[in-house]
Amino acid sequence: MDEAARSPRERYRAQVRDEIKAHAWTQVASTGASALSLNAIARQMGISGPALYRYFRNRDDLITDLVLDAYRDLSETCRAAAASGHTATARLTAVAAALRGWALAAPHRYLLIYGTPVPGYAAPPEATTVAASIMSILLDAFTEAAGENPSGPAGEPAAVLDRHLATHRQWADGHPAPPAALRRALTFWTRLHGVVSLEVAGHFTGMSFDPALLYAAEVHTTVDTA
Amino acid sequence: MDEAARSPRERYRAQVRDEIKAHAWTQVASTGASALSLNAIARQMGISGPALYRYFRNRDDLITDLVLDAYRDLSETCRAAAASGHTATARLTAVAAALRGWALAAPHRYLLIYGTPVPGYAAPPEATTVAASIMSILLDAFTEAAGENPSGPAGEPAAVLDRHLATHRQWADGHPAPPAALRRALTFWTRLHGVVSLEVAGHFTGMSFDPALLYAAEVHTTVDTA
DNA sequence: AGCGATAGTTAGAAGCTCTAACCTCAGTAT
DNA sequence: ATACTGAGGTTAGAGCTTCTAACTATCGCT
Repeated sequence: MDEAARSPRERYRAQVRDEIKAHAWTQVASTGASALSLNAIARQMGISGPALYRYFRNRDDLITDLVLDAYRDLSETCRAAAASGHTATARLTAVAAALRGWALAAPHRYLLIYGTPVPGYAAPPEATTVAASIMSILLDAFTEAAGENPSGPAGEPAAVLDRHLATHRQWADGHPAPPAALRRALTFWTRLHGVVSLEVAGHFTGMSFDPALLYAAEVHTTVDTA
Repeated sequence: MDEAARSPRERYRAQVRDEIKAHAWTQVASTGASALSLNAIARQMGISGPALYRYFRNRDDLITDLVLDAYRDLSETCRAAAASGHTATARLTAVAAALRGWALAAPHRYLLIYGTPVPGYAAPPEATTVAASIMSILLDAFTEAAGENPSGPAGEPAAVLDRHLATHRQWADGHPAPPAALRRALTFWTRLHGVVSLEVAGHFTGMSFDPALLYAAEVHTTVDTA
């Protein structure tokens, strides 16, 4: 463990940074990222506002850290879920359940990475790297599923998309998935996001139906006949 | 035209309100709703900040007006698109195209109503009314489509959802759609939103594929075998 | 022509992000 | 062991925000 014990200064610094982020997360959870206030965090920590600027260059810098942490946590969560199933179908179903659970556990955390981008803020390159690693989980499963489920007729527009994806697949980062698997992974992602994002944004409240059932139906039809 | 010419005072008032909203929209379009600044609007109009409070009680009040305008505009756009098709399939395809076009024309306007909710802000009841009117367009089409397309086997989770929706349908506001049509309309909505919201939020940029093709494939498969 | 409501003004409180300048003390290096 | 360096903290303050209070001028109606 030569990593953890660097120098006293660095240990303290890392500890304070973590404490700042912890307060930031509770604030994000309660009021959302766009209302995140460095002054309020400082007040809660019993230090003065400008002291925080020793640890984060500015507000966007802190948000960037939160975004990356969220991405990494989601990625790990999905990867763990994928590891729990034995068939491709079981893995995808588990990932879907894990995604919704993760989103509902902290709606603002989901919205921080998949919701409205914050005004002046641009996501760091590392974020797209982690996002791609989440996608690779889906690509693995759908590539494997190509053997299990024949993937159906799919229709002409889907065939057009498949031909397009055969040559526009840089985002898959060298993954050897066949075009249909690329399409199905992409579709899986957008469909899950469609239900989850509307749910966490509160667009189902007052509609008096159970989003879990809608989600389950969507997951099922998408997993075995996307 | 006894409406437009009320009284000089009211005419002027309505005109200034419209001008404020026009400036607000350009600001929303460029930096998003959460960065909307009343002071900046006043500056652009050549008046002092507090003068705006004669026209809107506060910032949230202005945003509420923008939200309602956006909802109404989207509703009209979808309704017009629906009127352009002769078969249910054509109508749904037209609505889908209109929705994406509307979203891409002003991404922040779409995100204003379907993106991350602004912190302290709660949507007014009228917003849900207009949202329901958009849903009714889909319900009309899918009810009609129930005759054209047999709607397929759909699987057990979909059947569970159908049974649930048969008794949880207040959101349909008395619409006589059969449960399967309720499910398909809901699914149509979430799937379109899934693709569109990720696209307008910029999550496809850098992925080097054409979102239009993904959208077309999704619309096609959902319209005739949801 | 004059009265009253309305649209505008400035001043200012309270909050925010972030910079500048300064002080104190812990860790390090001699 | 002591002296030095720099990191972490402070206050002051600029410049922005929303929004309230109090005042003035002007517009429209009687």
